[in-house]
Amino acid sequence: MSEALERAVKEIPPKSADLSAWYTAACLKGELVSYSPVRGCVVLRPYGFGLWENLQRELDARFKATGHENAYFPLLIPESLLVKEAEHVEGFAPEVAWVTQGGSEELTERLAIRPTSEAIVGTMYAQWVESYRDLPILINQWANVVRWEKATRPFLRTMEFLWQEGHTAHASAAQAREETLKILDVYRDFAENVAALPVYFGKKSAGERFPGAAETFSIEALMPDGKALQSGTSHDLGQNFARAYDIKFVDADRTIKYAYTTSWGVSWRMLGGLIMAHGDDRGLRIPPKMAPIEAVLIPIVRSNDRRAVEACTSLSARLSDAGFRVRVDARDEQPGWKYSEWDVRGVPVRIEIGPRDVEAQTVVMARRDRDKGEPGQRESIALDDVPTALRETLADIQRSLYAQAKAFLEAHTYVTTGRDEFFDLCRTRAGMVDIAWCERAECEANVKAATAATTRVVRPLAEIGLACVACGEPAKARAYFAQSY
RNA sequence: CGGGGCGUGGCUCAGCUUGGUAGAGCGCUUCGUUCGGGACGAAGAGGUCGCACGUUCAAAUCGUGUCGCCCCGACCA
Repeated sequence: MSEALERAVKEIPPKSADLSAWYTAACLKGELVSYSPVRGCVVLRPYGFGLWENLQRELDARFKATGHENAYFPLLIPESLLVKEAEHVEGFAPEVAWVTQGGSEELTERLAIRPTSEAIVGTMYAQWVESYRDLPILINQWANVVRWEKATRPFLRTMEFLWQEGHTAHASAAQAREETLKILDVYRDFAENVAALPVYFGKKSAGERFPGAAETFSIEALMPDGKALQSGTSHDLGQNFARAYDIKFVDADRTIKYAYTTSWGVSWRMLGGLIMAHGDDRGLRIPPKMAPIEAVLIPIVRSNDRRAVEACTSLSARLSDAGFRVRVDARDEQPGWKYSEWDVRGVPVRIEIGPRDVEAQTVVMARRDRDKGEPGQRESIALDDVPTALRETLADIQRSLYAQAKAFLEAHTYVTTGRDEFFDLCRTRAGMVDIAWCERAECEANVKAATAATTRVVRPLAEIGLACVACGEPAKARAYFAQSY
């Protein structure tokens, strides 16, 4: 390795040595985000926003396909509205930012910058709903929210973040529960099939529940350091918010009822999960379906021969027409320099065209998911075959990244019946620890105090008569325990 | 919010102990030669040392405060 390359590579510390340092460097060097002058707030740069746009496109299509529409509600929420649901306000109080002044005037009522929008949405739904015929309301909003966080990291936890929040209202508990689970499955599908993140999914314990919810469900991914990342949540709010915000309707049986509402969200935190799960020592590895640039075309020119630039430009046009997201990198830099830079940025496929290729009507296609020198990492293919080969290669990279993450999740999931082993696994961040559990808040608190791990999701118990692995009381469910982000 | 670390050209850092008015490498600009895994030559530009106050004839350097970033913990959906 040349001296210059060694130096460049050191800009990103090895992922295995220090995941935190690697993660921050990968986000910054990959040009996804920049720190801003505002504490805890990052600038999402064009490449990072491209990732977000792909998340939006894929999720939005799934929301539309399940009958939802987009709308937009105000950023500012009057305090009097926010405080209507007691548990909700109590849960969010420590992290709400307030507007207390407009221009030079002190406000008579302070305005919360939304930490989430149940309050304002609920208030509006109360106005819109009169009859069971007005239900369900199925609305999603793409928005920013602010939560006054004490410690922040790009994507994983920022004071202001982008997300989508769905808010629905239904005429029956069954319909609300069905909606909650339907969205959970949309999230699972997106995480696994688009972000290439295998997840565990299920109900949250009472202690991990969204403030004010009747039941919370989530998808949980596993990061390389053995910590879980809650990547999407879907809440069955029961009638709690309908009561607080007075969302009532006359049902078919002519009685007045409170609606059943749900809310659900995925934020740019999912991008953090994708970055951490798939990246390697060279930097990012973006799953093709999420990649702002699926393939970068790099011409190799000679001072007396610039035909490669032409070849790249015309191939790029063909690929764009065929629906691929491609870019030509014709900057005046060494090819090797460009390879490294696009490696850092995680572009799934690189297409090199040099004078030899121009003569032979071929290209060299290199894939980011394999290491340098690994079989199939870099292959020469006929120019005419590029669209087909690219489509297949992208699909294969998508599969391969998912398979690697899936193998990691499975290798770091432990089913145990031994109390000591359970505590050790939790304490050492071994991964997802699957036990029969009593579902008692006190038990979860004890485990947390001893190991820093909490339940991630809880599923029904198949067998009967089991004891809780953590405390010995009768088990009522199976639960994955892990430390979490 | 507690413990620890760090803020010096765009980046990585040296200089601080023992105050004397700022350096290196990379990057950047221009021109030329190059180009199949981070090229080379020549000539240039760029920093009131995070910010504020204090001590001093004199502060990147000493003191206090403050803002921000990183790590660990607590808290957090």
